[in-house]
Amino acid sequence: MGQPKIRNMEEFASISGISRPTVSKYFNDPDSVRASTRAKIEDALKKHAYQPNVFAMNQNRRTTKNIGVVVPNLADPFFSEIGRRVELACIEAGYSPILLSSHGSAEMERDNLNSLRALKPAGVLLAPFGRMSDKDAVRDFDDDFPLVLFDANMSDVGQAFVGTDNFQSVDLMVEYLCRSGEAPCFFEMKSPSNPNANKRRQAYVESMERHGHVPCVFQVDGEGWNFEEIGSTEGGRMLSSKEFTTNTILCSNDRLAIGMLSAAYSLGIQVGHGANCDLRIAGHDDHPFSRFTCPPLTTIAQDYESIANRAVSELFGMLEDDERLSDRTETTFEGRLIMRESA
Amino acid sequence: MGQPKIRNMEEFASISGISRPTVSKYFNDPDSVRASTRAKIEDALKKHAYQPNVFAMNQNRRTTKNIGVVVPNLADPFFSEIGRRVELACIEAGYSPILLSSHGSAEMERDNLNSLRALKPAGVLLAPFGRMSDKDAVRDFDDDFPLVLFDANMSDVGQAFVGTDNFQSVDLMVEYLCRSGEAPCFFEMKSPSNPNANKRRQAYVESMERHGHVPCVFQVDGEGWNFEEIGSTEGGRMLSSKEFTTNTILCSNDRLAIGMLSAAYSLGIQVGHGANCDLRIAGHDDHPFSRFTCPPLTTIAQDYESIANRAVSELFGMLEDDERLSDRTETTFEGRLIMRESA
DNA sequence: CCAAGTTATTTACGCGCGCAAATTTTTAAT
DNA sequence: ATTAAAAATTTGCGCGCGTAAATAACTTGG
Repeated sequence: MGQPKIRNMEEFASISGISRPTVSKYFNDPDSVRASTRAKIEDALKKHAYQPNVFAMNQNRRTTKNIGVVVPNLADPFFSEIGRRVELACIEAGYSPILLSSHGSAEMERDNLNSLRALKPAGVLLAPFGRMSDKDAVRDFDDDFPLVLFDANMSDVGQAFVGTDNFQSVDLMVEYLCRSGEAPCFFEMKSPSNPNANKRRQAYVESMERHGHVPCVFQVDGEGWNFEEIGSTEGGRMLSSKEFTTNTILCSNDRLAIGMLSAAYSLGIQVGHGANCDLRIAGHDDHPFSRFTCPPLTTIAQDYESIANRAVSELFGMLEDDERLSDRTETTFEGRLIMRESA
Repeated sequence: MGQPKIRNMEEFASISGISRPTVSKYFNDPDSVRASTRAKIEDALKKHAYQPNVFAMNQNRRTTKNIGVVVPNLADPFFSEIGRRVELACIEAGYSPILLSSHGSAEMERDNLNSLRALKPAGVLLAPFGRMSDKDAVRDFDDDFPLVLFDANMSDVGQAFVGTDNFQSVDLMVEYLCRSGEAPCFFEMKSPSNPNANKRRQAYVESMERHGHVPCVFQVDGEGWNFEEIGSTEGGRMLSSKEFTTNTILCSNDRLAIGMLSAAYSLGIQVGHGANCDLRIAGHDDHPFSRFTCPPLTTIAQDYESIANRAVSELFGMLEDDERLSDRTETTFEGRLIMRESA
């Protein structure tokens, strides 16, 4: 790191003994220049630690190296975890991820997409709200930028979707529960905006029928993202009034289950698969906290790593192919059954 | 929104009947132009929905409207929550926050600060790791940009610090615990990198002595950010071998407490302040999940809102005053005691 | 050693705006 | 109405780089 700081690419080019346009080419793709000149540039780089001005770079580029990553709510550990992995995968590929949370609001999802426009992103990875999303806004965005959806699907939007195979994962759970005790009922919010919730209910129903049981779905009121709260108050209410028809409850997601476990505890209901237990509760997602609930929660682990990596590679695939010749692809990964004490 | 899209400020200026430099001035500060011309511009804005090119704007500006927000780990709900509030406060003030998580790694904290340099931020809000932080890197950054620390303090770094008054909050908890049962011992990790942890221990010791009790600190091994895991395994080990000298444990933070609650549950230890309870456990931070632990966790609520708002206003204060004439300020907010069932 | 192909350089232009100084217009005060 | 102050405009320059076309230098194989 030499003291005399380089002010612009012109200066750096003359120092490294290479012309400026060639240096420019190098920064856009190091492999696009001859090995000997690449060495020269990198030598100079070690001595002077120059890096091109981001703003000037992006001003005249058709497309930048920015990748937008939009998730519904970073306060939800699921999204903070998958967001993290997506971020790292982008950095690894030489891109600049910009992680935006919509903070649980579909309007902010739309705002986030609009702000991203100003950054001329090379592409965007979006975990949409689903039904709540401003579909027109998402579709418009899809028209203007390479877009890959993950976690939640929206029909005919985005060049690809990557998520979890809810039918496989729920079936796995239903089969386990049926095999090890009473057949489960299904507990969820009344009007889930998340498409995964709908798929999970549907998967539950089909799986139950396939196993020769009568499906039984309980839906409770509740708005917003306070799933634990809803699971606790509504689930608790139903527990105390003994509305559940079986001793086994499959919750649509872990956060509902966590709330319900809390309610069961305060009601003195013994939860677990043990002999002296009254109730079994299972969830879905392998929330980071599900290991530490009382009792620890039996659940389905989504394959975060694969989902994140595939979503990123799908996006980069279409960036290289330039044209959108390929059809829309949908990729789902299997969930793993995580057996703990709660069911 | 007229169909003929505006390509640049020149075009937009001629349409609105105002000169380009004036329009430029408007976008930098709408209040800096006459009301009549402001009206003209905003009329034209409604019809044509032009917005200036971000990259061109920032290229020649001495300082941009970007605000860097760096937190140690977005996977920790505390930081995702306070990060969210800081973000919103910045947007409200007309700035563009850029939220970066260091994913639990001090190297990435340094990398994040370095990437921020390229964005010429008007200022940066940093929740540092503390002891683990690359102090030189932070200090260098402090020399080059307006910097406000929050959550964790570092001596003589940043123009301001905003956080929680651990001495007040811990004293509040110690007093409550002493008043309502046995005096607490203190449970924490052996080498906490977070400066708050050290203050809390110190505050515990002082508070105990003030109340005429002998302080008793238990420190356990453990690295990284898996606090629940550490609380569960190490805390559980100590519980089962009956190493604790009192029936009341004050954990350095909620995440440790959550882990310990999980361990206590699996050991069949009845936690709570009730008559038939064996153990009281208290935490600190009012983690979003502490309401749903079994039993619900008695803890200290940090004043997220005030901390976030003050941190932002401290930063904007120094942005306006231009020069750093004012001395370094340290602001702490009081914690609130949240009494639940665990203690 | 020469021709063909590849890679680098030169040249030249423009992106969209910030910014400063000089000039004009508007507003406020006397 | 006159004058001073404030606001807007004009003029003009430059930021740091992308990009394209023409040219020059270099590689490779026969």
